[in-house]
Amino acid sequence: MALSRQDIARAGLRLLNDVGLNGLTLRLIAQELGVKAPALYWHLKNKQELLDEMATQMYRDRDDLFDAPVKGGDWAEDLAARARGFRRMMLAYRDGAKVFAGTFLTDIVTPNENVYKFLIGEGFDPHRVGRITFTLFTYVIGFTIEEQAVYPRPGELDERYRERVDTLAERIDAPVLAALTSSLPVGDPDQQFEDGLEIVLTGMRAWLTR
Amino acid sequence: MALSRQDIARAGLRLLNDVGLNGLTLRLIAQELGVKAPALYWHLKNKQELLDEMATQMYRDRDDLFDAPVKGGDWAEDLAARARGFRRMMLAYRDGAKVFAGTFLTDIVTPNENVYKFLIGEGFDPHRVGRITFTLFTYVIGFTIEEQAVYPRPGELDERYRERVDTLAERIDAPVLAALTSSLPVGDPDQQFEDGLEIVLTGMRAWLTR
DNA sequence: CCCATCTCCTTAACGTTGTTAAGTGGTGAT
DNA sequence: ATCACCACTTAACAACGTTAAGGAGATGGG
Repeated sequence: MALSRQDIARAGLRLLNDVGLNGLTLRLIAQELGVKAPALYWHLKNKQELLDEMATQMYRDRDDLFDAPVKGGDWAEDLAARARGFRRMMLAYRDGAKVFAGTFLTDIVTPNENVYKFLIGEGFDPHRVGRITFTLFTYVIGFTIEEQAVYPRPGELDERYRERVDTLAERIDAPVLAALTSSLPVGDPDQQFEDGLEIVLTGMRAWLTR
Repeated sequence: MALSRQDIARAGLRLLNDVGLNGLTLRLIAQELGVKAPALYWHLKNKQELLDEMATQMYRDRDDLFDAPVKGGDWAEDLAARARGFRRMMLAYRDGAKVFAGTFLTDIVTPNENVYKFLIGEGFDPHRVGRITFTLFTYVIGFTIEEQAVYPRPGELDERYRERVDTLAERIDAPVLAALTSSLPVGDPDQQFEDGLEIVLTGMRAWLTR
């Protein structure tokens, strides 16, 4: 049976956790698929197209993100749930946020179409609806990129951050140091994400209903 | 005169606008410095260290980000100004946000030390101070990464986005389409950034003073 | 003044990478 | 039986990051 773009993308995602983005080569993916590297060029124009396809596939596999919000529910809480799912999606793969950030999704427009419809149906200004979702989206991307920089794999803290915080502890007063460590996702990333999420959501509520 | 790490980093940044992150090779940087590629390994352990140094240098060149907030001023507006400066810093280089995101700053701890001191001096909880600055920081990173994906160079829109929006225009109702285009930084990125900034700042004020 | 040492760079080379060119076997239609 | 098309292979390329070995020039102690 012939390969499909989705087969290739899935193989890439499967390997990502083992080798990371830097170690992900076309030859390795080809091997995983029982095929030689140039075969991939029958299906893809170049490696960038593979990365685009991988990002798209990440999205496709999380079909909960495409669901329509439940009528009568709290729309902000619905958006929060999507933001959590979006972060989980990226965290599921090593360098997931880097793969995702700035890639061009090949055939998915946006998983948010149903969200837009719902919020517009609630009477909100379409323009503002777009803005708040983009703001939320960028927050999650930014957070997760930094998170995965500090924790290349879940639970595995990059040593350099620990060392640096230790070095700083000698030079800086305790309160400033507390602020500083709270400004890296080093302690409790989940809680840190929730705090930022609450901040953004609060601003969104105010800005949307204004 | 012998090279320094900063010379190399600056040469890298200078070339970035011409060739982009993918085109940035050690041989090219060496050539720019009138030197052969292996010479760089006297100063750097590997290419990642070069990228770290470049990100650090970007920061160093924007010394306004290190200033202490003016006493008696509006701290939120001060943070907003820093956020704008931070975005400008990354926009000043092609792929600037990608270079910056997730790299390990070599010798700069944080340009925010003075901000922490100030806000703590104002009586805010150090822990919460750290959280709000990190949230703001991640928003700016996420936004700028997406912005530079859509506009690889300032003002130069990646064609694919325009095509996609055109395709969608045929399928989707006007209001939903309006939300969708407002959820990409395609129209007026500066204004879009300001909107998101306002959203985050509003949430920050509420969350910090709570 | 000389020799040794250290600094900073060069030349040469290695294995790997993304990518292209050309060819090959199999399948299905005419 | 032949043709054409699909989906791959084999072979090769230039370019990349990186390492090993060596060499010119300054520095400094005896």
